[in-house]
Amino acid sequence: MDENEELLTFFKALADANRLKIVGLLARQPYSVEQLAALLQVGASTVSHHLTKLSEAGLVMAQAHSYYNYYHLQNEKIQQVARKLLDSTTLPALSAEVDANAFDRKVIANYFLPDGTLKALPSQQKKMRAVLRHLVQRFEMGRKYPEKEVNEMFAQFHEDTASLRREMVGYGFMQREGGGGCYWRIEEKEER
Amino acid sequence: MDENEELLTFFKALADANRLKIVGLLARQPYSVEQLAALLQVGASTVSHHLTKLSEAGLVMAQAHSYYNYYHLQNEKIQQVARKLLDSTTLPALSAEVDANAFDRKVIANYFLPDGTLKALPSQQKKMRAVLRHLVQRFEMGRKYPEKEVNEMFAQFHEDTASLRREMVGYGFMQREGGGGCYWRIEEKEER
DNA sequence: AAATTAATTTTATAAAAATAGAATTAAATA
DNA sequence: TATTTAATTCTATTTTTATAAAATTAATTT
Repeated sequence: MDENEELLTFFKALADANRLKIVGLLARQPYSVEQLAALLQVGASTVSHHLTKLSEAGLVMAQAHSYYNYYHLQNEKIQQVARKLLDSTTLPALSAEVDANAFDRKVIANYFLPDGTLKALPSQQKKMRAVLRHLVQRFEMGRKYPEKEVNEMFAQFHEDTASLRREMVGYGFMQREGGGGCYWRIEEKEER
Repeated sequence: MDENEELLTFFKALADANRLKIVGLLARQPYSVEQLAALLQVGASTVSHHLTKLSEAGLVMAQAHSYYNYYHLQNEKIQQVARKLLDSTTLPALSAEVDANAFDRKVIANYFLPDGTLKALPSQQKKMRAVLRHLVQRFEMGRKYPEKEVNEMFAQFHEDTASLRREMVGYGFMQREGGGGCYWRIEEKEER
């Protein structure tokens, strides 16, 4: 079970009113299934089901005693997760599996025609940024391109090459030198 | 929203894989609904629904920006709950509504003076019931008590022995026989 | 003003989870 | 050994929740 799954299991285990009550009761003392069922006014099989979920999350442990099963709260587990939530690296890690480029792909699919040309220049910033990020990959890092060459590259995608040149610089994907000078690609500064 | 309900809302808000991912993403930077939908590969209306749940739990906040809604993570809320989980009084409190005797104990603590006598007879039924339940334990089950003996017992606690006798019968803790006859304790019919 | 866009709300459906009765298992005692 | 008891597992049902399409709202741009 990976980290995220573990947290999800933990939250799911506690995301039920009766299970929260069970945790509350077990925080005071151990109880048998039968006792819990009487206290919560639900069936024993239902309590058993809840205890299974809590158990899978590591929140309770059963201790057999003749044919009773006394359940104990695993307080350490709760504290462990609470401390994890206070750790600033935990939450950002939850997004690790998310495909960071999904948004860009969607924008690109929307703005490029099947023949590979640009339908239009996006008016919205975050979409323009996605398009520029895509186009700028045609330029090698660390090489200078004369304006003429830049124009020829952009002309393959859209007639308004002047705007593309300007936006590339404006959004911080490229830099330019001098008046009619040359352009070069630079590292994108985080922002998205 | 009481304490328990608040915790339940919190756990329910985080008990979903996509919502955990949203929290993870927002822990890095704010995102619009549209961006989150693209990143998670689900519909915008679905994301909106998730954000409503997170919002109700106080975990995110929207910041309108033209017609975009940028959602921000409310990290303080998460930390606040995490700290609450580390507090040893939080979990036992979750069972407050359940513990059938907690109410009785509180009433008894309120109505009995340190010397063991009754401050007054409660006017509210459920408080009276708790007091009577406590007092009736002085009588053995299955034994008959003449009225004189009953009075002497009650007089230790309160001068109004007549009311106590009457209520014991009225609430179904005891039964009486004949005119000036005798009393005996009976099983309390579940009600609490 | 008309058209576009993002977000939400509404509505409907599909999926997941809670519940309890019945059947089963395991342990205790008569 | 047979019976009782507590717990679990199985099965069926109800309730809750996630999902998205369609309709609506609100703000922007043309």
